[in-house]
Amino acid sequence: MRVHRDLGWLAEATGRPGRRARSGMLDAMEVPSHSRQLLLQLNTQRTKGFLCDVIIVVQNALFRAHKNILAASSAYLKSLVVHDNLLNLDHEMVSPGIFRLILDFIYTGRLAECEPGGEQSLGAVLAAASYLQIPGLVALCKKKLKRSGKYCHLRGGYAPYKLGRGLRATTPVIQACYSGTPRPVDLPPVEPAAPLNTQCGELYASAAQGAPLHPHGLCPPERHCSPPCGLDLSKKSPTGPSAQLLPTDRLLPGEPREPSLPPRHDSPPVSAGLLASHAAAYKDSPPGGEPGGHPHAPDPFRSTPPCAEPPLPRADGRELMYRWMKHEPLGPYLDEGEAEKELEREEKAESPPAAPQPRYPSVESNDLEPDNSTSEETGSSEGPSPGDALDRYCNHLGYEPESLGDNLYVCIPCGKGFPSSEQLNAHVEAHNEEELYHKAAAEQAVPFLDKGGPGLGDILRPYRCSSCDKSYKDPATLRQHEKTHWLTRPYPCTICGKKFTQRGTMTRHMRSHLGLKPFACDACGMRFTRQYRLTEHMRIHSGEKPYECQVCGGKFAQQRNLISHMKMHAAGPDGKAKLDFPDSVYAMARLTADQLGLKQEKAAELLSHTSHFLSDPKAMESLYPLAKFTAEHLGLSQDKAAEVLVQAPHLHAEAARTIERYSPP
DNA sequence: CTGGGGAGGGGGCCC
DNA sequence: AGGGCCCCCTCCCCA
Repeated sequence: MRVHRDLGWLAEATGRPGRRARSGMLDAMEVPSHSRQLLLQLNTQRTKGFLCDVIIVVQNALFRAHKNILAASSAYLKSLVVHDNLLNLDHEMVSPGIFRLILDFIYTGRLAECEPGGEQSLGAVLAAASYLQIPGLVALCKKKLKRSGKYCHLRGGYAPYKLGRGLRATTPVIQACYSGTPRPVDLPPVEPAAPLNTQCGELYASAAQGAPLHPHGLCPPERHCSPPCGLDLSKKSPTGPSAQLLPTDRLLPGEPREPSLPPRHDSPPVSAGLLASHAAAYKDSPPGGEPGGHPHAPDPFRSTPPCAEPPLPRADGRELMYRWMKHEPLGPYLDEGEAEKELEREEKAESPPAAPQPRYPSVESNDLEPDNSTSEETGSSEGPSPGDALDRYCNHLGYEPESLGDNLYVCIPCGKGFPSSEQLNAHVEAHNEEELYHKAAAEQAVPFLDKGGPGLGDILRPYRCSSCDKSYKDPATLRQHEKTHWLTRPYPCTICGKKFTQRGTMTRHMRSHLGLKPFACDACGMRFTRQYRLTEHMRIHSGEKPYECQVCGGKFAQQRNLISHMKMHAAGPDGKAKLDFPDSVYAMARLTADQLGLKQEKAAELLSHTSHFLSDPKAMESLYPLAKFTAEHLGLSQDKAAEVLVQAPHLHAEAARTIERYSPP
């Protein structure tokens, strides 16, 4: 369905003069298709994720878009994008499929045919457009509904369809993604959302269990979709059904629902967006917090931008819509009625139809190709030669950013400069890490032999970092470690931009953005982002307290709390160390800290456990009991314990025997 | 009010 | 890539 040939509503919303305001002079200077072409390019960029600077989370779906475009189209989104790169829309007000249609509309000015018959989804689009304050789309939907006789003016509302839960029952969108999830038998078959070849700025936070949301779940097989961005943040829970996604959308319009009950352990799957709220049900609600929602999530029942008005009470859907459309100032945006009139005018002016437009999305020869532009920009940022840059950077001494001109973002491994962090990140991703590693390995071909022969530690961990002398058992770990020395972290979070040295850390971080907590406690239903947290948590139920204070005998379920406890033992009133350790403890602590990457303070605390042992100089000479003690009582692995001990050169021989004795057969 | 313990959560990093 | 551990921060509860 074509709405505006010239996107007059967008021009109006952005404050640019519309068609009516144009003078003859301006007409003479105008390129008629400029706005359309511009939007076409923007939409092409969106579908490729190029320069997208905001992610919109709607239930399990992620949409990438451009802040400017959203802000120019929706007063509500405008109020959000100024504060956040991540928008979390309430999926009771707008479902993923409906938001996709709306996003397509924003970028194209066209609303796809929602479904055969169309009215139901059209009603949902209308409700969502009202929620998002997109007057042009509201007017369009109302017009269509009026034509089909489904719309009636009841306080400005849309009579036949309920908002909120009822709304979702009319939007067969994300449900289609639960292909692997059993569906209630009494539910009608789910139809895919309307086709439009523009839905591909989407990412999907897939289901937490088993059946990940198919990124093409919204797309019939015959429809062409760009490849999804493929961000799977799901984790499989070890605890079975409780970790599954709850298809809350499956609720029938009249089906009762318990809004605030904690999840049953045998409850059906919960959606990603609900995981946090379910987890929060087991915690004290934060003061004034939004239970379970993303901290930046908009209040689903607040129709205005934040700070505009107190939140609206949960009310009948029509009441909500009435207030969105009638009471809330739209600022520079078109009033709904005005937009409707504008729509009428546009339609009248539209006939006879203009020259046919290319079918959307049209990637024509003159289309700005994001990839090209990327490479173009990259190419333009060649800057200093890699060799030169490497010379300047490899020793961290000749670092002269100004000498790079505009290419201030330099890849440490290859020395190539880039004008922006985004381009540098893209470059770093593209690095052939294997090649880099082999290069580094070749440089370190003689790691320790020229340092007076290999020590025991060198044999155990032959791969040594050239930057910090840490050593590792395998090359992959060394390569991983070496990234910590890079000035640029290679794995940025696509949501907040924070950068990480390891991909796994980044994906784990992103799970926290999305509130995904795949690990559920069987006993209480508490959910966690990590298995390890669940393991720790389970000790609460089992009563197991494996960490014992060697000073007072206090037992703890979590090691960190033992460490915290030991600080209390070690600290005097002035905060300084209370225990009078022999010098050997501090010397050993220093070695421990160096070798194990612990802080010296922490190492001293660990070693303080052995103070009674170390106080005996003769015992100190006996490595075997010390190693045994260290391994058994300090929670160190034998490797680590051995590492500590082998630093005492006169004990090497005994350490070797210790390692041999403790090594698994 | 304060200190200590329990516990949730995020990041770093090694295996 | 995922698991596991360490470190840190933080909040809450309770004596």
